[in-house]
Amino acid sequence: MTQPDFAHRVLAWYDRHGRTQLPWQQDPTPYRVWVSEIMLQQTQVATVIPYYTRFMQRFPDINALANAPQDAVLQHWQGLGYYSRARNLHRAAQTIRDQHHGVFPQTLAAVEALSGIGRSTAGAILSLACGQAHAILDGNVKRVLARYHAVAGYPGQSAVQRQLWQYAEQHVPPSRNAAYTQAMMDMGATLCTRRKPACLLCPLQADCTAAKQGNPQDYPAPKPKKVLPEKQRFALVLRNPHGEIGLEKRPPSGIWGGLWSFPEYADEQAALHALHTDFADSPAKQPPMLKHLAPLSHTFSHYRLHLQPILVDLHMSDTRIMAADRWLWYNTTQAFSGGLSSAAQRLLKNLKEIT
DNA sequence: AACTCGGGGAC
DNA sequence: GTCCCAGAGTT
Repeated sequence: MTQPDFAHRVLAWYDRHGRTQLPWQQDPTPYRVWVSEIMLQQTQVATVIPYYTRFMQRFPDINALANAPQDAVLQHWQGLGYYSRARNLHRAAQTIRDQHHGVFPQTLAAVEALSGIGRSTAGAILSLACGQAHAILDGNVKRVLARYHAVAGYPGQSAVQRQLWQYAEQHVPPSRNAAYTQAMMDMGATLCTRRKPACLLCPLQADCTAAKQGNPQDYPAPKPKKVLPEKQRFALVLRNPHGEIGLEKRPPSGIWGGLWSFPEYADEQAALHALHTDFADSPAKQPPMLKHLAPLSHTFSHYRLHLQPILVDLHMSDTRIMAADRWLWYNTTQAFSGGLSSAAQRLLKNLKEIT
């Protein structure tokens, strides 16, 4: 589809289905559009409307906002969250008062220079309020474009972001830009929704790559799970001549708090040191038998644990294992009465299989 | 309980 | 440049 066709279809859809009754669309001055855009960055339209109405009553123009105490501004933001945006809004109003004679600037660069306004919000304000031909790239537009062009990858990645901006610029029509900008946001909000997009009602459906592939819901790619930190730990699996296994009660807080598990160490050296000092008698005369067992991996919400178990066959059961409430010898032929860490459960199971 | 949203700030 | 965060709503 040629460039004008894309915008023409979007505009034709807007003329029939676009939103025209939103409060900031009545008398869309840069100030009114600006405030709405900042509120809409964090909150959906239905929630924003009452806040917007109250805000505009209290701060009807840039100077009213600039001259208000910050407390009053924050008070009118109470419940919207992201209070730094209210502070930025307030600061930008003062910048406009002090550096632009109280008149909202009309160039993209000057608007972008204001606190809390980036490339997309600047484009939106100048498009919606002034009819200038700028692209925007908010969450709604990202979704529409990522699907239409089947842009793979998470939009947080700079390369993906760059590609989306390029498409956004490419489709910008030379005229009716305000309607086009509003239409793209409306399409993203009402048709091209994150889940269950209404492709059958979409004016772009016939040429939308993702729709043609049948997988619009796969775009844009979700934020990648952050790579969890990996922790390597060593555990002593102590076995006495009766075949009983030494278990340690973990501290009440932290991972597996209060559960029984194998004594665990940051590295092998610490494990062996503990073995000699805490558990084995006369290591020099009769060193215990050591054997590395298959390592275990366990994923927690905030890290991945790789546990290297070291099986230790002690020559005597009377080790220096002390403090009965924190230590015990477990007879593995019996059911264990108490909480076992998942690591201990798996290790005991593995142990049964190899013996 | 996980995911989302544009811009700012730390690095 | 890149990563992480804010915070309430939505799913």
